[in-house]
Amino acid sequence: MTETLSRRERQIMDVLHRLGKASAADIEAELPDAPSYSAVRAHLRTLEEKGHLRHEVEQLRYVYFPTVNPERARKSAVRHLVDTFFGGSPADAVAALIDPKSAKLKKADLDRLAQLIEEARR
Amino acid sequence: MTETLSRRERQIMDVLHRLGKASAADIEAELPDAPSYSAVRAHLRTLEEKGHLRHEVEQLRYVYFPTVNPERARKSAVRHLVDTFFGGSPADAVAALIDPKSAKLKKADLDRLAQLIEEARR
DNA sequence: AAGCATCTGCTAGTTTTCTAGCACCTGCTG
DNA sequence: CAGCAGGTGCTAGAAAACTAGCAGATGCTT
Repeated sequence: MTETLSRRERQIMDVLHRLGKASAADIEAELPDAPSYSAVRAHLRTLEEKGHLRHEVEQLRYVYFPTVNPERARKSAVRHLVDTFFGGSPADAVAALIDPKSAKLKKADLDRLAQLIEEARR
Repeated sequence: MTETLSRRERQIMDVLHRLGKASAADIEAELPDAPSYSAVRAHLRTLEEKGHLRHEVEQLRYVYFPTVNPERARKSAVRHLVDTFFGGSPADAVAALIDPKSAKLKKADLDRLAQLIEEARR
């Protein structure tokens, strides 16, 4: 599996991670600066060749989804973000996420998080 | 400022965000699959042209750093991650970060976070 | 069956990214 | 001062990414 993705390929994989699975048309619709349908299909094919995604036939069309375990991909992305922007400190990242100035967390969310932290303390 | 970065350019910007500032040699050393020094310099020049970074002369060499406010860049990266991998829910992202199975947060960290959440509740 | 809509495989061409290496400059050292 | 070490600007070429559009298949409608 080739490690490095091009800009477009990265975008496509992001969409796929967001949606879970999607057809070529779905992906085209989600892409930031929409390229041609044809181009999207070509990228999907090379991504499949590289092993980043695969497809199944679903009602006559191809539906694509990432090969890697979603949780695994998530972890890797999180780690990269934490390393790049938070000096490797997950705690700092959390602090930024719950900062009332940026994200508005609902009371229910805060309750839940408080409880999770409580559990982690043991 | 051109929005889309190439793979290498993205890598370089990531290194720069991580280090704060760096010389061309520093960056080359940090880059995953080290390209030539010359190539790195060329990328730095185009990135500067595009407005993503600038340089100052420091003891005879160029030292580069991102133009955008670090905090701003961080926020944008966090939002993107949350959108792609956590369905737009910061709370879910936090939950993943404090999950004892992945990150090992120190007691002091947990205390601090508990307090932040407490404050956010009001 | 013929026409239409929608999908896929593929190929060829353009554009962008990526790279190496040359020419030049500056400070340092023998 | 001659030579070296380490820095920069620049250019041309290779490599990769990106794209358009054709040909063929399939199902649906008239």
